[in-house]
Amino acid sequence: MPAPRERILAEAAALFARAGYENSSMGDLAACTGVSKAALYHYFPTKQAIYDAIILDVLAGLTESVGADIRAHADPTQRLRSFMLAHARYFEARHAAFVTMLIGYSGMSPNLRADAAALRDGYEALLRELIADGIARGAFRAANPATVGRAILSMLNWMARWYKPGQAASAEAVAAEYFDLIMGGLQTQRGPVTGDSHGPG
Amino acid sequence: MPAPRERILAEAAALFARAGYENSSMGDLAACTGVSKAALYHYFPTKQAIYDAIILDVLAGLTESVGADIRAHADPTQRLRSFMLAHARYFEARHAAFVTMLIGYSGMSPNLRADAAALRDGYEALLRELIADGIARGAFRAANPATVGRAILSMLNWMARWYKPGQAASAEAVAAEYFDLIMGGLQTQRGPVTGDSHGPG
DNA sequence: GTCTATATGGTGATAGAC
DNA sequence: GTCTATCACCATATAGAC
Repeated sequence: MPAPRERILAEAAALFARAGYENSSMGDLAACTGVSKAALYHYFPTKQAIYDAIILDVLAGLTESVGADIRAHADPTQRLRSFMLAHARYFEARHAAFVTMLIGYSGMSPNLRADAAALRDGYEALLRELIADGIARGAFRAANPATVGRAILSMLNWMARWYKPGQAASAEAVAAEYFDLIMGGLQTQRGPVTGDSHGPG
Repeated sequence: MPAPRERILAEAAALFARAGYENSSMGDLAACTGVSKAALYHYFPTKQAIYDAIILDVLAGLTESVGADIRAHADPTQRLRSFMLAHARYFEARHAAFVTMLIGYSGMSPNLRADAAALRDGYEALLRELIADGIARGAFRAANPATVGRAILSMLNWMARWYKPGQAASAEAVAAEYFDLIMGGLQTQRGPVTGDSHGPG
């Protein structure tokens, strides 16, 4: 283990994901990594800095990883499917860091909050543009790209609350189910379903 | 204000929602409610007990409120729409408690965790049965009720992360958009879209 | 019932030897 | 670079007067 800094980050992500940021003390982290508490402060100035590093890294990796995947497709439907499946794969691969980002949240350092927000916004914009493009090209029916994008990210992100790695169905398989649902819809007949028609009675 | 206990719970929910459970001290809560720190301990034995009371109350209220709403409809489509809109209305009405439950999570007392889990499971079962019934009666197309239910609750619950009360679109309006999306789907043509067809090129 | 004052323990962070 | 030992602080919770 030649890179203590990386090991600390990995152990911290696992610890934060398990117990939450506030319930994880530097003493706990020292015990997990097998070094002394003071040694942690040699690599990171504060506990908050460890958290910040985890979040920024996982956010940047997500954008890069998913972005590379969707660029491999031209068809909007395949691009959306790639987005959702790549997101789920990345979530499962970096589960602890992902959970730390979405659940064990405590707030980032004020001076880094803007960086994280920019990464998040860029990622969501990527999805919205994909959807808007699909609508413009006739692959998707008319809809509000912001709403659709939020709905999709909601389903994917909420997995952090219930999905445990190593489950029977992989995260990618769950995302594929969600994709089928979002594309096909629930209704059996076409036509508006919003209406307040109180049935044929 | 004749009911200090209720006031404490309301202020605590607002505080926890704003700052998170761990970052809210009993001193902060005392300042918010205008009573002394020791007075809080007269009404609740521990800080954890305050949190527990908020969560159990909002969960029970959700099940009751949404349950009453869907019983007013017989048509599966209308029942599903009622479920989603009632959930969103309840979320907006009890915003602070809802956010505390879904975001500022710290874990409940071990002896009450089972109670909360039972309430959650019962609520999710309500939705799954509604969906399964709709499929059986031909109102919804064949799908996995567990997956569909999770997708719907994901969209609704994730609103706690981004929706701020008093926004232009009400929570109920957002839920109505989600309903339209989940019912109608995104695709413009019917047929399987899962396939790995790489387009006409 | 509500206050002032305090006990007690654990936290993030530091000092300084090796 | 890594350790042992320790600081200063603030949290929850309690005691006991009024």
